[in-house]
Amino acid sequence: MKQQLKQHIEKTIALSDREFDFVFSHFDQKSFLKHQFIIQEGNYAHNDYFLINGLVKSSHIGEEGKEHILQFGTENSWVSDPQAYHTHAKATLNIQCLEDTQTYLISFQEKEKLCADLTKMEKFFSKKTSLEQITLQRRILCLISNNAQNRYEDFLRQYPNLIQRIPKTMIASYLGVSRETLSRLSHA
Amino acid sequence: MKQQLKQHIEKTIALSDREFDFVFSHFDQKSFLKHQFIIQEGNYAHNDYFLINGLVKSSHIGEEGKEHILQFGTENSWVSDPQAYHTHAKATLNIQCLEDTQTYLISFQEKEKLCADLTKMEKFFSKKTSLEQITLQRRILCLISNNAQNRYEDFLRQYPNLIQRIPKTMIASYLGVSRETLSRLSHA
DNA sequence: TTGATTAAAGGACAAATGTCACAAATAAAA
DNA sequence: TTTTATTTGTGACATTTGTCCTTTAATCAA
Repeated sequence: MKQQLKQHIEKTIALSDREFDFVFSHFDQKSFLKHQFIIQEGNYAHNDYFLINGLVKSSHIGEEGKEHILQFGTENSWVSDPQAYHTHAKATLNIQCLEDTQTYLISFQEKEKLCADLTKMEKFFSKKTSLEQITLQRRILCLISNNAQNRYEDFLRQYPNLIQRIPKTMIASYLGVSRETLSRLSHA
Repeated sequence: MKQQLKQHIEKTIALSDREFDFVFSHFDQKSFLKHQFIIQEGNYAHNDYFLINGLVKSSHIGEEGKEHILQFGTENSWVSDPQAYHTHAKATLNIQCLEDTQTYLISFQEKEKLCADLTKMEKFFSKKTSLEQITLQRRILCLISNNAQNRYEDFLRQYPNLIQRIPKTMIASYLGVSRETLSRLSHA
């Protein structure tokens, strides 16, 4: 399992076994059950979570109490509340498990230490954020240029394996349409 | 003008005059006229642009030929096609000037060199990307949780000074609604 | 298993938004 | 200035999407 994180990081930068052991010593392991919150709105959220397995949703609760889903996270992805993580503010997002989930987490402080001692890792995190940025930009483009039907088809193409694991209600919330509208789309 | 970039960077990391001169030596200056393209779809886009002044739009042309605006950039902001910049692929975005615009630009290669020689700058760019990530996430949340009226009000709150400088057609394109719909919102 | 909760589909109607057309106002160019 | 584009507003109507409601199916816990 430790190897899973190593392999993940090595997609971006090369690491000797010794170096990885050093990197790994900055992480903690933590497991969560289905329905459990990893991050909860209003609390501090100083950690960035690497998902070993499982499935989570990251969402925000709007004024009228509606949930809006920003992201689904699954094996080998990272989740956090970036605002809370980087600015040390209280979380405005909720990250909750849809399945039992195991994680490696690193606190902001430990990450700073790690990057100071091993510059490569600064590069790793920087690259990771850049890729996330590209993903978010793609999502914005999809939201402003496509209707519900096309957004759903785009979702199917991007995450074909998640459809079975996530209730339609949540996919609708991710796409920014009502559950009923999603239910009426042609399921080609 | 050189000081403007220094002050901008110093909001994130401290730099001696000597260090900044070194940083600055990795940048080039380039000016553009209104209507001119900084980045054009299909071309390579190896540079990241810091805007000294002026106004630009970053957009994508959809299948049916419609323009969808991802971002407006003005003094002290950065613009690029992140995908093209980081993956060395051809640009899928257009960045075009709405006003005469002066920039400092840094190529991907020069940025890599700079970060290798002055680790602080890796931290600077990393922080910059993180803040951009937070902004994009906020935008997504706005798009999936608000109707046209509220998205427009949100835009007014976030960019009160841009409204006079940007035609409504483009604001509509940024918000993901038709020009006519935007025109009919209550302009409270 | 049984009962309770949750998820999904679909009808009926209202509200929001898009499209097309045209006219007025404004800005840019000659 | 005059001429030409561009921008903006608005009406009429079609389409999309949201809301409320009921029913059925599926899932989960005791």
